[in-house]
Amino acid sequence: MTSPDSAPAAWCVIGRAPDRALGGVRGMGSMIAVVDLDDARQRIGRHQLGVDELPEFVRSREAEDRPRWVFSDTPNWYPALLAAGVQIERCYDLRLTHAILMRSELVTDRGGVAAAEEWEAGPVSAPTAPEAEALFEVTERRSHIKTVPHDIESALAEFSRQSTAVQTASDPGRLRLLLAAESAGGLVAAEMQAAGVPWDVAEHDRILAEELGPRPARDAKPAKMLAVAEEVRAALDDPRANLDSHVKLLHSLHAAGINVASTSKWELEQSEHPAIAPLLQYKKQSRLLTANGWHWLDEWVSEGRYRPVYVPGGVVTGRWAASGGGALQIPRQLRPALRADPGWRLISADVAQLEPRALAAMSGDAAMAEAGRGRDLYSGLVAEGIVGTRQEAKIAVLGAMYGSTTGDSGRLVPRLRTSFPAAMGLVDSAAEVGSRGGVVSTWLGRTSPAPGEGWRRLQSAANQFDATPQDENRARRAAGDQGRFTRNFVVQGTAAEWALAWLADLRLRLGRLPTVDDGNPGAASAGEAMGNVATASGPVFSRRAHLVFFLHDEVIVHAPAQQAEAAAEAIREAAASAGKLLFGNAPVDFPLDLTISERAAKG
DNA sequence: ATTAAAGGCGCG
DNA sequence: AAAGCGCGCCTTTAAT
Repeated sequence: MTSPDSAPAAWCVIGRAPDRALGGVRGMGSMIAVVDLDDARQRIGRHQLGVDELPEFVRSREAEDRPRWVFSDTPNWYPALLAAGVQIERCYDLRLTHAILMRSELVTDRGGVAAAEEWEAGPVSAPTAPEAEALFEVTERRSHIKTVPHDIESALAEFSRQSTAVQTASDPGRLRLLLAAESAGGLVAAEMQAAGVPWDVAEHDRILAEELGPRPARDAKPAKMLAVAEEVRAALDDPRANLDSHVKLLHSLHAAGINVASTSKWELEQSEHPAIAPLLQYKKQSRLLTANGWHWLDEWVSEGRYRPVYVPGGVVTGRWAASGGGALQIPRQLRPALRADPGWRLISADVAQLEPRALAAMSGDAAMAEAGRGRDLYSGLVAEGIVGTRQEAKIAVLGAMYGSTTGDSGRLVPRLRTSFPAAMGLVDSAAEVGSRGGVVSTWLGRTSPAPGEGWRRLQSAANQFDATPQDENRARRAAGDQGRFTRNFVVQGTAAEWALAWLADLRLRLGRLPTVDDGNPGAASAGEAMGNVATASGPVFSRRAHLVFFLHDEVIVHAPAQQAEAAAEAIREAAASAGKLLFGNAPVDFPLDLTISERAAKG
């Protein structure tokens, strides 16, 4: 059962053991195989154990040699370990890494990886909605979604294919960094879901009551919404106006002489009619009720914890997505409901202007780096005399990264081209490549998807001798769209890489903080390694600072009060180290806005 | 009756 | 109704 003690294992591949006795019955093999590999990916040991023995096995290996655990798919393996009180330090997530390697421009020979189609699949994520029906629905739907194989032989084969692809890549170091960061993101997502965001249900309910009135019975509309709706109907002089149907509402608006082409907020704001103000309020109320009302609270918050489902790598650019609970769209209005446990603090930190800083760093644009050094980058542009106001700076910079050509933005962007030729050159050429149908890559080598068949047909149709002006228009628009996509891809994707590096490093730093004693918050026991901390009987996250929230350029850490300063320092150090790791000594800094408080009251 | 698309708005 | 990127979620309406 134990490995021959030659070199310590660098990698431990985990998978289901082939189960001869049950011969494929429902695929429910209860044995797990763990294969130890050395640095050269040679097998140096094999272990076979029961599923229930896995946590203890992992715990002891974390104490012993801390290998990189190779998983088919982190959500398939890690939640059970966490539930058993075991954290790991590093992993390699074959599903996430496969998705990168099969597209990366850095990979010169991707044949083997690309052929392994069974590794192109969605994550298995444990649904967390406590409601039975919802749970059933989700499971039903998920059962049709392809998942990656979880058996040991498939994992070993895929790991071997991927290792070859990386070794032969044009810049293996960069790619390895990306794969490690991506995998660490998988761990963070699983841990954050397990820990949950401390959520003050009473405060949330208070906010709802303040905006909407007290919780109504069943699915009735809350009192304040009904009142506001009546105001709108009165102002429109249309007692039967339906505010919930944009088609009917648009009709009512026209009948009242309000000339709008749609019922969107943006357009309504242009109008001065007395019905507009209450209508906008009604829309805001309606949004709050349907998206984050009492129903949401019942479904996603339990025992004082909000547990959204994160999907690392869910966006092609490398950003995370979410697949339940709306983690990426918690309205600022509800931020006060994020509240630390008694005796704990929330440390919120976000990077100011992450994307333009990532652009400055990757393009080596010294002037742009200088504009942002130690200060708000937008104010820096004003100080350098490039634009007149901070607002103009923001419009110009966003316009440059998104590819706007008209309006204020289109007017301001050219000034950046003069001041920041390197940065603008980078995004302009990314756009050029994309508009011709090419692919582009982030700093670490994540590559954009090539445009689809439909896009290519459009372009070739426009090049036919009998092409109509419509053909040409459509093709030109599609080319422009693709160009703006690739323009933004390199920036958004590189920023996502910085954020992943930040998260990964922060996670390790927090894991090295001492645990505090539950019963006696003053006492801290020093120096325990991650994975040795929790007992099977105790929650993993109850005794030490840990990540609870991540949103593109922002983290929230939940920490015992006496550890809050140390956690804040870890966040700052992790940011500095992420910058160094990705960009070396490029003169770009990534300043944080950081606050320690009991509530995450922002915005 | 079920599914897909569209409109709208929240987040970065 | 966005101009100008990337998402998820909810509701209504259109399509099958």
